[in-house]
Amino acid sequence: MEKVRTRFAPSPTGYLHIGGLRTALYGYLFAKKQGGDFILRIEDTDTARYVDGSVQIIYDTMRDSGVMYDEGPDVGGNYGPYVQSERKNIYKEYAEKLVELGGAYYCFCSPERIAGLKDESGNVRYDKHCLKLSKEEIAEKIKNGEPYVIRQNVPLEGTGTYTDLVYGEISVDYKDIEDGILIKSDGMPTYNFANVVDDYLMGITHVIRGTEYLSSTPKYNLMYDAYGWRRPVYIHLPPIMKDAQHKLSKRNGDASYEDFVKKGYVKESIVNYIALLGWSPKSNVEKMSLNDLIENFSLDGISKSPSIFDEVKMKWLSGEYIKEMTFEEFKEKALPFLKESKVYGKYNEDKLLSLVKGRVQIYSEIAEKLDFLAEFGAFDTALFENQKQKASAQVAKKILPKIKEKLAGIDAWENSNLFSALVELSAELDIKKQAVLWIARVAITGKESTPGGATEIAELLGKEETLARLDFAFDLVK
RNA sequence: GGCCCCUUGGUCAAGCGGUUAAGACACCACCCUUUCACGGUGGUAACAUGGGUUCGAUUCCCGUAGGGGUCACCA
Repeated sequence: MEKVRTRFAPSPTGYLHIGGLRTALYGYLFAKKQGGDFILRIEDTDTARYVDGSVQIIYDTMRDSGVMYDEGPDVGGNYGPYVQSERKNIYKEYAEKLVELGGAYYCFCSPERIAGLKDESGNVRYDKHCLKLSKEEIAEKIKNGEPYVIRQNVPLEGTGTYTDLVYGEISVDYKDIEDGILIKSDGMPTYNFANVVDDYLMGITHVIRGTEYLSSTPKYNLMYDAYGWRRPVYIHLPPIMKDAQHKLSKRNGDASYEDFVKKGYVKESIVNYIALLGWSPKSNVEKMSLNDLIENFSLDGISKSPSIFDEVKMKWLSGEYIKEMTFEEFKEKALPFLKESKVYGKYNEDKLLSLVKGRVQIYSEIAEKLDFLAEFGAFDTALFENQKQKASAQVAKKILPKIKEKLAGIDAWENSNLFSALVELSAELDIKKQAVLWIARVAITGKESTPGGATEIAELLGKEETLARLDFAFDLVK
């Protein structure tokens, strides 16, 4: 059987957004599942939109996320060059060939004349004016240096039909397709042309891209047919939305892959999550490595309707990855984030990280969970209120001095000793131990929730600091 | 507006003529518990709408509504 070849063909206009990465991912998964090749091609035919540095971002993002290509500009391959601007001559040659085949023609119309072709709804539709030109007239005009474009010659009648592997049979009447420009007046091809020529020349068997091309695909097929090339198999993908109305895009300030990495998401969870947007596996398993995804990927799991990006669920997935990490792995990834915390350097970092592992979903939550160790001040005494544990500010006022007294007598300052001392105290006072511990913990942290219990934190803070904080808290409730 | 496509809980989604309409996130309750979290158990919550076809429609067909895409010398 013929080897499957898929491609991802972004244009270097700034960054690689989440939707683009998912398109790449599906192309990668599909190819790898079939033992095929995945190709990266840079579509930079629009020189005006080119953004410096964006090609590098594409390389970096794909490598970093694991969606790695077998062929591409920076890795080579037998079908290069993989950058469209370096293929200009190829397009010219094929465009001329298409003209000979009757699938395209030279057009010398001025932008002004074309603007005058507007219909009642303001849409411009070219009238095949230059199709009538004779060979001689064309040669003459070209010789005179008149600017021209090459347009596709779309039939006035008939219907283009193809079968998309996700959306099924799609039909578009040719009368609804205009004679689009294939070669611009600067000699560069448009996407509409370059994509067809390159996919053919690069041996692409399956074209995987967004639904924005669903209804323009018949015009590409017209070209394949004119050349006598076999059409590729089409797989169009539903969009990823920010909300029901808007697509996810950087223009709206939506985060990209690299932004999420910076925000502290576990990388694998980002890829895992976007794989699940628009596709679902046969089983109910959701946490999947890249290899799991390859193994489970299949086209019939792709949905037709758009899906809304839910950062909350991605965060949950990220948390799942953190839970399953070894401590060493977690430490390596988390350390840069811990360093941004106010507590960094003040306590044993292993101690801090073990406290926090299993309690955070993304690395950036580490700092906020730990800051109370370094920052302590006035807090709302309502925090002492806990109906279930029968704790309150009143009770706190009563027992805080006793807690301090009890703890002040301890020299071997470690969790278990502190704990038994407080349990002992609760018995003496005839108060639930949970209440004593709750009050002690709130008193020395000023927070409703902390990554650890009262005595655990007290041990970390040390005797002096703990007693000082107890005094401070007592002043607060007095 | 023309054309193409889509429509199951708040979100992601199973389903592909007969189901108590899965599962996950989120949310709520309870249990566990040295707080929080974790974990466990349970719960609230959905087939856009109107017609057909059929013994029977979430599932098939048509209309309506809503949404997306596309109509560039952008991809």
